[in-house]
Amino acid sequence: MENFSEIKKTKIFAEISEFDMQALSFCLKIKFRNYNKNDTIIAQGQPVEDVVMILKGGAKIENIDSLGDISLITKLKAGDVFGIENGFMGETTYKDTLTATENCLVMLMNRHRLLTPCQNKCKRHDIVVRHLVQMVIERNYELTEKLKLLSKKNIKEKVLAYLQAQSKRAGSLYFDIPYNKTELANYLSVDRSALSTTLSRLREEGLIDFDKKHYHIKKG
Amino acid sequence: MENFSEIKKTKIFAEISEFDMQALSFCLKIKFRNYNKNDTIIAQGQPVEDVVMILKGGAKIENIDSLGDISLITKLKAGDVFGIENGFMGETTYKDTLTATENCLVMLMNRHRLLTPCQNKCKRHDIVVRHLVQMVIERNYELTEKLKLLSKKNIKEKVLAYLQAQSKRAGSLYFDIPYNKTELANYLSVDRSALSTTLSRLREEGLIDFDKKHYHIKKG
DNA sequence: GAAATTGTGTTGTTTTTACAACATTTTGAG
DNA sequence: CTCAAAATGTTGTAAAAACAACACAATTTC
Repeated sequence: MENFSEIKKTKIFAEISEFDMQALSFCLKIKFRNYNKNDTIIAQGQPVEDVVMILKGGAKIENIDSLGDISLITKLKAGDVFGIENGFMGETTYKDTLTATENCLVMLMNRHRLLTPCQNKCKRHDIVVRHLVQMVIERNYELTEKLKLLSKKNIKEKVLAYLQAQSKRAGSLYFDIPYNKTELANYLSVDRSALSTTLSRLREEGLIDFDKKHYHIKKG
Repeated sequence: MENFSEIKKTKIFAEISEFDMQALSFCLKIKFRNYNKNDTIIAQGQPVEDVVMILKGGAKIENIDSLGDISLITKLKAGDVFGIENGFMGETTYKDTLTATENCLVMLMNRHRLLTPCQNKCKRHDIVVRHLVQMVIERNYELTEKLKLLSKKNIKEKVLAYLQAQSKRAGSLYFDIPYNKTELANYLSVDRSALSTTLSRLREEGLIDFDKKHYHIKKG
């Protein structure tokens, strides 16, 4: 089957057989698309048709507000999905924009087919839905984490909280983050140069060290 | 059955019969608790045992960070739930605090029972889970909304975005919000007096009007 | 209904942030 | 490898927000 090797690599479909995937493909009206770097995969405001899963490459979710300000919601890598909330809620249009950050291959699953119980007794259908629900819950957790960051009083606390969370996730005081400085500023909703100043001061104070996307938290 | 009249009023259990509720009560190890205003219902850090549903009265979710700063996550009313994410994720402890904002009656549903498929062929079990999933998705949406608010560059934009969202939700330019000024400042993570000044200026400019928790957005 | 507590608006001061402009470094495409 | 584009760090300035202190209003409690 087309792209099956990539599909197998994702957490959701890791244990599916090619035969089952055939059935599922039909059942969920699965489609594949290739995009080049910087291509818009989903544009904000577009009618919701599918839930999108990244199979290969990477993408970013952004939101453009009524004033035209763009904010970086998060980055997605292979195995991540976009539009579950939109797909599961009764929403008619996508509320965010999905853009390829590198050449990528994506898989589209029909939202209506996901919602309605499968008539073909396709067992896998339920499993996919269950996995997607799990992803919504995880996403919920991430959103809550980010909310706590943005609730911090100043840039210093935001950055430290972010780095501590990343450090904890990596299980080490040495870790990489997925954002460069410009993107990090955007992600934390702060001015880039102010972030740069804050990072420099934190390094000066001996609290952290960093190079490119690599960071190190120094303990007291 | 104990408290059945209150249970019937919630969206999730609106159509359940007393007989089914009996079965479900056993199945989910349902317990009831009464709390007085300002009582702590769930303390942050406590081991996760149950998903909590407010049956009567109201409560607030707060988070206390490592610096001791308290931030108001949201307010809950009858029918709302607390701890779904915690219950569904593999988390061992609650990450937020739940406090009664008025005298209230709550219902506790055992997290393990929610997660494991019901052996008693209790049909309702699935329906409850499905409803809870729906609530997670809605919560997800709310979190995303709040994230967009907190991403705004200044207090004025935060307030206006918040009020517009509330107005939209109410379907009117005249509407009530659940927060007083102090709470709103906390919810938006801004200084109370700064918020007060901003609101006054917005009224001065003729953009909005307000009294207590009642607001009015003026067009053009 | 009186007293105590909590909420609100205002003001002035201090701190933090955004903004703008620039030199330098890094990245990436061809 | 070369050149253009993007990212980064720094600085000074202007704007915004936090903070603190206060008087007064509203609410709660007994």
